[in-house]
Amino acid sequence: MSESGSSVRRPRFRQRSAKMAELVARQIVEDIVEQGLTPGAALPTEVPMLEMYGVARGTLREALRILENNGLVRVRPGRGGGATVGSADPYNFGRTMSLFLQMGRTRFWELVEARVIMEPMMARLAAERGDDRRLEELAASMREHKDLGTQDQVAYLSVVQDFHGVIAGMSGNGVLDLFGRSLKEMYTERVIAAERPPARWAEVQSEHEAVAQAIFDGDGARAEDLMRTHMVELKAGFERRYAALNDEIIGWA
Amino acid sequence: MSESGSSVRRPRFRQRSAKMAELVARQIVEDIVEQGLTPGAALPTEVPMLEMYGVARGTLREALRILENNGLVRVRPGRGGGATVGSADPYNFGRTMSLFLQMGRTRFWELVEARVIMEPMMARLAAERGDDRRLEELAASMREHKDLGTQDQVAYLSVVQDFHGVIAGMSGNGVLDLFGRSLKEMYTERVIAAERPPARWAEVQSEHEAVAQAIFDGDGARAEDLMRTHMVELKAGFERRYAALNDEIIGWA
DNA sequence: CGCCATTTGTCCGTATGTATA
DNA sequence: TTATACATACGGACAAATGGC
Repeated sequence: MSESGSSVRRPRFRQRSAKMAELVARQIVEDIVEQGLTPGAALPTEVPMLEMYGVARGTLREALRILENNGLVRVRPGRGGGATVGSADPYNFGRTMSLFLQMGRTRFWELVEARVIMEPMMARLAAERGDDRRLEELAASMREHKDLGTQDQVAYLSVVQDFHGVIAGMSGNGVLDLFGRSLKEMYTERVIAAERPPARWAEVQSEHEAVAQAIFDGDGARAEDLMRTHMVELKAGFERRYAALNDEIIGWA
Repeated sequence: MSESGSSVRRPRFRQRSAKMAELVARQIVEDIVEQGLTPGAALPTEVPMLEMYGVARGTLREALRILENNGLVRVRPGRGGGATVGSADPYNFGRTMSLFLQMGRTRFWELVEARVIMEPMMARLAAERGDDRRLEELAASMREHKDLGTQDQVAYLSVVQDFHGVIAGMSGNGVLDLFGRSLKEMYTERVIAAERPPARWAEVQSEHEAVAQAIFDGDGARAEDLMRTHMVELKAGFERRYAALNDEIIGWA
C-alpha cells in the first residue's frame, strides 16, 4: 500500500471545530479514489490504519462509521474481516435521502408523485439523446421482457424494475440518472412488489414495449406521454393496494 | 424530556452486524421527529444521553458523528455546548449528494444541465398547482425584485437565488423541492457568483418577472418555456465565464 | 465438534482543548 | 484572569464475531 494516507494534516492553531474524524473520512475517500479501488476491494485493517492516519482508535472508528453509514465502506468483524470498499450507488443514495425526507416529514405519496413526474421526463430525454451503447442496453432489456414467462415472479420484477433504470441511464446525465434510480430504489424497497397482481403483468409489459418503441423512434413527445400513462397507472394500482402507506412519513431505511 | 429514548433495544442473540451506533443514530432521529424539535433546539448533553440510550461514550459519539456529517445535528464543545438539532436542508443534502457524484465521477456540466432540465419542469408545476400561501411567497419575492437597486450585489444574489427556491417550493412536492433546491445550492456554492456581470442584472430581473407572471396566470406551458429560456441563458453565461470548471469532476464539498 | 487466532465491537479512565461566565 | 462545563481525543482492556484447523 502506498504512503498516500500518511498522517492526516493536524490543525495546530485556530482549530475550528473541524473534527478529526471528518478529516480522516475525507482522506480515506481520497485514497480510495486515487488508488482506483473498486467495490469489494479490501482496505487495511484498523491497526495499520491507525499508523497511516496517525489518530487513535476511537477517531478512526468514527471516520469509518461516517463512511459506512453512506454505504461507501463495509466493515465486518471477525477473522478475515475489516473494511472493504462499498459503492456509491442509487440504493445507498436513496437510503441517505430517506433520512432527509424523514426529517422533512415528507409523505410517501410525494415520492410516488415525484416518480410520476420524473419518469416521463427521463423517457423524453432517452428518446432525444440515446446514444448507440445505451440504445443497445434498452434493446437487451426489451429482449428480456419478451422472454418473460407467466410464472417467475422474481425474474419479472427484476426485468421491469431494471427497465426504469435503463431509461434513467439513457438521460446521459449523471445527476438525473442518480435521482431517477434512487427514487425507484426507495419505492421498490418499501412496496412489497410481490403483491403486484400477475393479471397486470402483460399490461405492464406492453406499456414498457410501447415506451421503448417511441424511444427507438426518437419520438420524445410520444415517449413522454406513454411513460406518463404508465406511471399514472402504476400510481393508481399503488393507491388501491397501499392506501395506508400513502400518507405515512417516509422512514429512514 | 420524555422517556422515548430510553435504552435502545439491544439484540441479544444472532446479533447481525447491525452496529449499535447506527441504531442509536436512528433512535435519536426518531426522538427528534417525534418530539417535533426544530433546528436550533438543544439535545441533552453526553452524560444524560449515555443513560438514555444505554451505551458508552464511544458508541454515542459514533452515532452523533453520523448525524453531524449529514448536518442533522451540530455538536459544539465548551460551556453551553452540546448537540443541537440541525436542519435537513437542501444545502446539507447537496453536500451529501456531492459525495456520491464525486464517487460517480460526475462532471460539473451535468449539474448545470440537470438544472436546465429540472427548473422549467418546476416552473410548470408551480403554475399548475400553486396554492394561495405559496403564491403569496412568490409575490413577496417579486416585490423584493422590484426593490433591488443597481449596487448591492449581496442583496441581488440573495433575491435572485431565493426566487428559484420559491419556485421549487411551489411544486408542492417535498421530494422535488429537495432536488431543485439542492441543485441550486451545489451550483451557487461552486460558482463565484460575484463575477456575474451587473450588466445582466436587469435582464435576469425581467426574465424572472416574466416567469412569475406566467405562474400567476396559471399558464404552465408558458412558465416552462420562459424558465427554459432563462436557464439556457444562465448556462451560456456560465460556460463563457467558467469554461474550465465545466468539465471538472464535482468534488465533495 | 472444540479450540485458537484474528479482527472488529464496546466500554472505561484520563487528559486536553474550547467556549462561556 | 480564573473557574466551570462541555466536547475532543487518546490508550487500554475485554467481549463478541468470524474463519481455519
